[in-house]
Amino acid sequence: MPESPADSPTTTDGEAAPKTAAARRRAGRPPAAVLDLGGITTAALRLISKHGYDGLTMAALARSLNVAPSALYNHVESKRDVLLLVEDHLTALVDVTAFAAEPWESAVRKWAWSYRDVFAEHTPLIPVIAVLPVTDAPQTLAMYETVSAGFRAAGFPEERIVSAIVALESFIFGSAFDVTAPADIFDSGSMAEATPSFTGAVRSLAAQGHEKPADVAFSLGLEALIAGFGALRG
Amino acid sequence: MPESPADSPTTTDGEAAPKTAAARRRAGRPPAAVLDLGGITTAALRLISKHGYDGLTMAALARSLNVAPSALYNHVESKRDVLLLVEDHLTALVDVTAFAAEPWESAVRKWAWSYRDVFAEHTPLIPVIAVLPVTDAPQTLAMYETVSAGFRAAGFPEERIVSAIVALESFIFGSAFDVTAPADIFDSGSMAEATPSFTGAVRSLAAQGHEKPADVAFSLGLEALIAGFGALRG
DNA sequence: TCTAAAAAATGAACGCCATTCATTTAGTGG
DNA sequence: CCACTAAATGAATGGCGTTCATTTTTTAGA
Repeated sequence: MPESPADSPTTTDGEAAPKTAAARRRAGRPPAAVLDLGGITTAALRLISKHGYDGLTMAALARSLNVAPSALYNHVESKRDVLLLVEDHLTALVDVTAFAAEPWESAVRKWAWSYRDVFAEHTPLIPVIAVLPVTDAPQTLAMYETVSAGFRAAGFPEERIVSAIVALESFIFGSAFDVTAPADIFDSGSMAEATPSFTGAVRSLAAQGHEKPADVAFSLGLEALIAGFGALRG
Repeated sequence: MPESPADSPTTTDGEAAPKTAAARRRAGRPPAAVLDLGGITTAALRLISKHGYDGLTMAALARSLNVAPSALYNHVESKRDVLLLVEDHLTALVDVTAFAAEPWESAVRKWAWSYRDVFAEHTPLIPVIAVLPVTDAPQTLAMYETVSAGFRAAGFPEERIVSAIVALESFIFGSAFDVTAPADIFDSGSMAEATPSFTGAVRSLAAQGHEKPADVAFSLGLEALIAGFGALRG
């Protein structure tokens, strides 16, 4: 599993075996493989897409791999490790290709929408990502490298690049939660008369709207951030 | 959950119902009271501040109230209800006073900083809030009313008020997670040579900085949003 | 080819969790 | 004083992540 470099890809992205130090403690002897990190990752993703994050339990994950729950702990230190594997896989799905080919504004725009769309379906991961050192998430680090290189090439002052990316990311993560909110989340119900200003604003938005409210808000905020940050470029 | 939504003292003030003495909500009915929503809320908050959200279990909450765990379920339908009580209490701590006395820009600025600071200590609530209909959170609704009235008074076009608030809130929630991140979160470790652009940007920020990185990013993003949204005002 | 060692898998625990339920306790209006 | 009812109880339930002693499987090296 983590040992052999010629390990079979197994994961859909075929990306380098994530290695993740967990089981790599000793330079030891010979591994035998029925279960590996790639297989665990794809099984976890299948479980999540079929039964949601509530359906992702160590027992269910083991069952889907025809294995006893305790067997997972030979490859992973905790359930959090499984979430990290999933997170790393998902980050690789975020589209950063525009930074190589398009002007800064549209590159940021495409990246941000893609990033939000990927994690809107995986909001339970967001609290995990937020506290995750980049060292433990190679794909995330790779994304940061591409994005920061794009900012640099666009004339961004170096000492503000990280802050701008962090601000955008914060907005993206917060907006990902919005996507999952129920449609009637702003229905003030019996309190409507007590909140005339807000109720009117909600009605006015609904009257306008064919677009999804979460998309309108995301667009509005994103364009403001792009415009504001764009002014910093040298 | 007990009965009327418009019931007694409970939250907002956060003050504490004398749980020992006469705590009666309605005249006429026959309850005997040892436990009430206000007491549960303050006990939950005390538990959280002392042992974090991991320490907030129904058993621990009951113990801190000298009561059996099952007794809580006479007042609350689930643990989620407890989190909602806490959330409602916290939202009342967000400072919206500036909307009554200051120009729009500085009012938004003060509100946003206050909002972020309150929930930075309570990030486990954010996934709950995001899906919470405002009907179930009177204090949150009250905050929205004050803020949207402030936007309206500042000449904001009505149909964009909700979207602007949602965008700001998304940024605020995302930024609240950042505050809790470890200081070395961006240390690329052994991958440093592979990520020159990002590593350089991180170093450059660190060289600059005495301020906390999360605060710098929050300020940068917030000012961009305020500037961008300010331009929408009539 | 044989052997020895270790990784991988097993199955039975453990402790903790939120929640349920039949029952008892204690106040109050009639 | 009784009947009614909300509140509190204590025992039980099922699920969770995780641990551990044990057995199976695999293969590196003698």
